[in-house]
Amino acid sequence: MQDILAITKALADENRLRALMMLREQELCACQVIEVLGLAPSTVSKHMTILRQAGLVQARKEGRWMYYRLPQRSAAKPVKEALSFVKANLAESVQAKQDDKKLQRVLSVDRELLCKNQIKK
Amino acid sequence: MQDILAITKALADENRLRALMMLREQELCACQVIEVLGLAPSTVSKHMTILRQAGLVQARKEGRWMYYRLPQRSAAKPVKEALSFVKANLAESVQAKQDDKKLQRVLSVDRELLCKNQIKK
DNA sequence: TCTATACTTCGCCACATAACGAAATGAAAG
DNA sequence: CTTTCATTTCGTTATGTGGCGAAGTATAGA
Repeated sequence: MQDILAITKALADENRLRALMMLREQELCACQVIEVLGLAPSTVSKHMTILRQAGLVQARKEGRWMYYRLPQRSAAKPVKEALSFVKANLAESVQAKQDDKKLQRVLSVDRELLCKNQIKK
Repeated sequence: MQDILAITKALADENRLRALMMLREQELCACQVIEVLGLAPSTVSKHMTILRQAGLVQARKEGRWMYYRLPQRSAAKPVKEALSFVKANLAESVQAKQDDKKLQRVLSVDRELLCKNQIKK
């Protein structure tokens, strides 16, 4: 019960759903997620921790950068089902489409530049 | 997005997940849900309202009694998927099994007696 | 019509959660 | 080894949520 509840609680927030949708197609660096969601780095960090603890997201640290991705083959059944649910039902949402667009722009910017600009703001 | 969020938020509470599991096999009267969950009637009423607004539960009033059931044929796709997720992943949980047991006892009691006893407590 | 009763709504309280900025952490670069 | 900087942790605040009991609503029965 508690593992399922961790999943449903993790899904019960708009910004976390947006983050999961962004990770559909590719691994992303924290600063890229921060940029698209438009939230403070500390806030996004907390969201990603909640998603990770539910098993919905995996993370990998490379130097100063933290990369997030959806779990693949290895994921537990409830996790896979939850991610399928999210992907299937949000793909057509306005929010997901807007985020896709913004993400394309963000991905076209050099990552180091992106991070530095965030600091300045 | 908001409709999906209503669903995930509705699923993000242990007592609401328990209520959904109880409704798997049969329609139940409010007092029966109250009895198994062991919560105040007003609290259960609020939970059921949240489930109804997400479309996860349907209700029908018959005289003084309110009956709840899961939506069938008519349910929207996300609702069906969410309910499948819950059923598939909680069927084996300790909590669901305990609730099943308690529910069998509750169902064997005359409903009017059950309600009256709740008032007295 | 009056009472009993099944449920809901309201008002309140305690606690959880999301948000931010500041400070801490840790890895790379100078 | 000091600085830079991407990210996390911490402390705080505002808002949301779950819980209860009391009062309200609506229906059945006397």
